[in-house]
Amino acid sequence: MSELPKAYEPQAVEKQWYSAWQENGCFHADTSSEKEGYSIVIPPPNVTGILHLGHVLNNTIQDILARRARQQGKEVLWLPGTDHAGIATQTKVERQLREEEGKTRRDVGRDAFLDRVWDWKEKHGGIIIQQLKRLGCSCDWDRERFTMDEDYSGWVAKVFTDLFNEGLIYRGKRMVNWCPVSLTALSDEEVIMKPQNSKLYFMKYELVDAPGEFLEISTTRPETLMGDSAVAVNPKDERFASYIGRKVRRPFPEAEIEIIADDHVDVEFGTGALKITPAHDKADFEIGQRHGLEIIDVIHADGTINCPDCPDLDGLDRFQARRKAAAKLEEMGLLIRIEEYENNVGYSERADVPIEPRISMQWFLKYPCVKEAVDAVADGEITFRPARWAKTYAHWLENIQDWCISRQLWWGHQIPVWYRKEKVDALQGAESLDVSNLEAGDIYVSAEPPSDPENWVRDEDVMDTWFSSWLWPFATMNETERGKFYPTTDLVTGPDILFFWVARMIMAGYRFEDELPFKNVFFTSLIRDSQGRKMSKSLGNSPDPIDLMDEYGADGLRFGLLRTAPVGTDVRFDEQLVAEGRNFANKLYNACRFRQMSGDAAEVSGQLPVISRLRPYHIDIATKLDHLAENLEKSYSDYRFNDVGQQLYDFLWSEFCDKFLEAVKGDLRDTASAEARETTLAVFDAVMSRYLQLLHPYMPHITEELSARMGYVQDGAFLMEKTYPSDALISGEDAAASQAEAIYATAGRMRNLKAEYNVAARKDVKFIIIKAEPWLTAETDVLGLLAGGEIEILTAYEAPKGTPAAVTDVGEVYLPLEGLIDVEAEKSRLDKEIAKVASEVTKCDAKLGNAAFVDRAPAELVDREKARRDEWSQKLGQLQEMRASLG
RNA sequence: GCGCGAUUAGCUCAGGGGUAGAGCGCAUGCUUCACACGCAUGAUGUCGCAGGUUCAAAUCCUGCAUCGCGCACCA
Repeated sequence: MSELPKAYEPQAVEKQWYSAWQENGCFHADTSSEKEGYSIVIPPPNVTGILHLGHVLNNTIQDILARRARQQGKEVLWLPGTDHAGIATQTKVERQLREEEGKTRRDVGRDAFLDRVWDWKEKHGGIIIQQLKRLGCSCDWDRERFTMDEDYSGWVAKVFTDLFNEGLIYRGKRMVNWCPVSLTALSDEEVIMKPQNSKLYFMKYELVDAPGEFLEISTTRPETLMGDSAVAVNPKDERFASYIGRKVRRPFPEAEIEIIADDHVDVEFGTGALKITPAHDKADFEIGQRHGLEIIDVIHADGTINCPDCPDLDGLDRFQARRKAAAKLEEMGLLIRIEEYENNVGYSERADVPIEPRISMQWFLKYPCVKEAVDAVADGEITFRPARWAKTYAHWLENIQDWCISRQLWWGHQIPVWYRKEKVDALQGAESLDVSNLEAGDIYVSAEPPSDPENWVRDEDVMDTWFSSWLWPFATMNETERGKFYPTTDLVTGPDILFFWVARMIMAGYRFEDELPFKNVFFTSLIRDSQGRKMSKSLGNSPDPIDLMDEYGADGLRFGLLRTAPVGTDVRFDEQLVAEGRNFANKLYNACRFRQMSGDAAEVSGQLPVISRLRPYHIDIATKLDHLAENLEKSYSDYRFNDVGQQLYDFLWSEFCDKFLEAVKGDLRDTASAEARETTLAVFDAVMSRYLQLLHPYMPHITEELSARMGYVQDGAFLMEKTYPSDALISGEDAAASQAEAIYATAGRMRNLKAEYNVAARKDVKFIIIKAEPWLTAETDVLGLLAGGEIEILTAYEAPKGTPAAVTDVGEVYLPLEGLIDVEAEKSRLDKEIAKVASEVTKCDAKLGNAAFVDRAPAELVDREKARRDEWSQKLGQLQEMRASLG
């Protein structure tokens, strides 16, 4: 046992223990272990990512689960890794290339560009991993994976091939969500609807067969007018019945387009007439399909206008073109008016620009094992917490759309499809190659490249990053590892990726491993700032967790965040929480420092001394420690991490320090007997050594540090590897424990008295207790809790008139104060107290006088009410007696 | 539009048919020999609104309001 430094300095301590754990293989999972397996796969952060508070919350929870599982004697695998994050990573490297060399990726070419991304990944990619280590995450770093590792890539290609052969993956020309900045298709999940303050343009098209007569149309997108191939009205709309089948004149480029009838058109909206642009709107596309309309593409991939017939618009950005088109209409006298209008516009999640619906050739997946995935959660084979997410999950799966899995990027898993060279050459590129029309010999789909590569051209696209992520729970493991650790036990993730990731993993698990990928899913809260706003870079309201750890320690950050993180609702983050975590660590540290300053125990056995040597305080704290362990068990089983944190906090601060330590302080003074000292130290050690274990998952570093310094863990051993004892520390001593409670309550009343008479700071006051409980023998018992003074226990006492007094759980307490006694003040104080107690008695009486209550409420409840009434009225009697003695 | 949350002390949040809780903040007093990242004491609430069920509702039910989220969308 070495001496503790004066103040707790987490930074050095945390670093040192983390290294020690790593060097000693504490995080390593042994596949040949006899122990029961427990596993978590980390939600792989983007390889380009840096740690934010969401990661802190999420990974701390995983670490807590992992460390607790180890304490329960399980063999734990927490499998870490990172995600290649296609668009995000490629964008970063492209930006660097542009800024430093003024080049685009096409300037350097595909292979050279990919080399640069790999270089970039090697150089900057590990930041978040280092940050997770700083946080104390007990991941098995020997097994760190990356979604573009060779083995992992093999899985991705194999899965693609299997699903292709099964007919679930197909290529086709479809309306997709196109990001004009990233220049790639996106899945529906990557589109975020945002309300916009837009304008609704009312314009008119002239009827071809009736010059001077117009059809009024409303639109938010006049810039797509050149792509209109019809105007639609609702067939039930009487206003337009006579228009159907006639033609109107599209103003530019001038053309005659038909007025068609389609149910899709909302009679109520705008003018009731809808311009149809099949190339640039999903609904219009469908209408176009129904009516066999021409598809006129007037927008380039980058969002600029593609319309050589309108030179003044051609090449303009789509938003510039919108204003220009409106101006043109106005010039032509065809613009009626413009209204302010709020609508929802889909934005690219990554580039944060409006999506352009665009027809292009893409690969799609019809999801496998949808039914199994729905059933797994519905039947409770997979448990969601909070459970309500199950509904959202089921709803999504029941309305599931095919997944656009191809991306027009370079960084990612390239589609393992090759086309016969002649076919591609004939079409001048594979882009428009219709796979469904290819002969079997003209397409090659395999995880292995063709043996005669010179005859083939590979599909240029890569797959959506999530098409690799969805394999994460099993593609990260080899066969032996899967044997021991698959399916995994818990998955901890944010509800924002329920569709992106969780649902897809479940389907992939069933399809490729014939089994669910995890048994429990815990959805973490979303962290907001103290004003309830989302954390975002642009708002600058997202504190850097590393700064917080520098200031408060990783343990402080973990504990502060977890203690108040509610389950199922958003968390409002305030740095004050982290400060509280740091303060808590300091409190714990000082409690241990205090004990250490009081000398060594003969031997740290972790066991309590024999019962006969224990005083109520000892028994009480040991009992409470056992209760704490039980209650934590309950809270953990419900994944109520905030509850666990709060209980750990209350035990140490309120029960252990405020009550127990204050009560037994006297035992540790030089004046105390050797036996008293030894007993108290032994109790301290027995309780604290277990408490440190209970706290360990939340504050791994400080608990490991203190356990070592206090001698609770032998040299060379680690707290994190110790199994929590299965036996209780103490049992069947509830009576003694409640005596301690009574004394604490009494001491509280006595402090009240001192405070009320402004003698709180004085140490020379003397209390007198009469009618004491028979077990209250040692009058010094209460003293430590009073910070000085003297106590005398008498069987009878004639208090001077006006002596401050109170009725407590152990008897009547008097505070004789020479020269301070004011009879009138005491009378009024007692009157106030009497009124309070009397009102309690009245309340009880009223309740007991209510026949309905007595007859119908459970007997147990009525008895409790009676006991309460008796207690209060006894108190009332005593108080009235005291009051009477004052005259 | 459909669905899901939230609404409790000044703030952040627990709780949950039977005496309203914590931390912070606030007020007052403490350089008490572990800790001022501390100790003690104290003040503070029509538990969003309106109905209903019940002996009893902050808690359960039904509406409503406000805030937030998800899904679907009318150009």
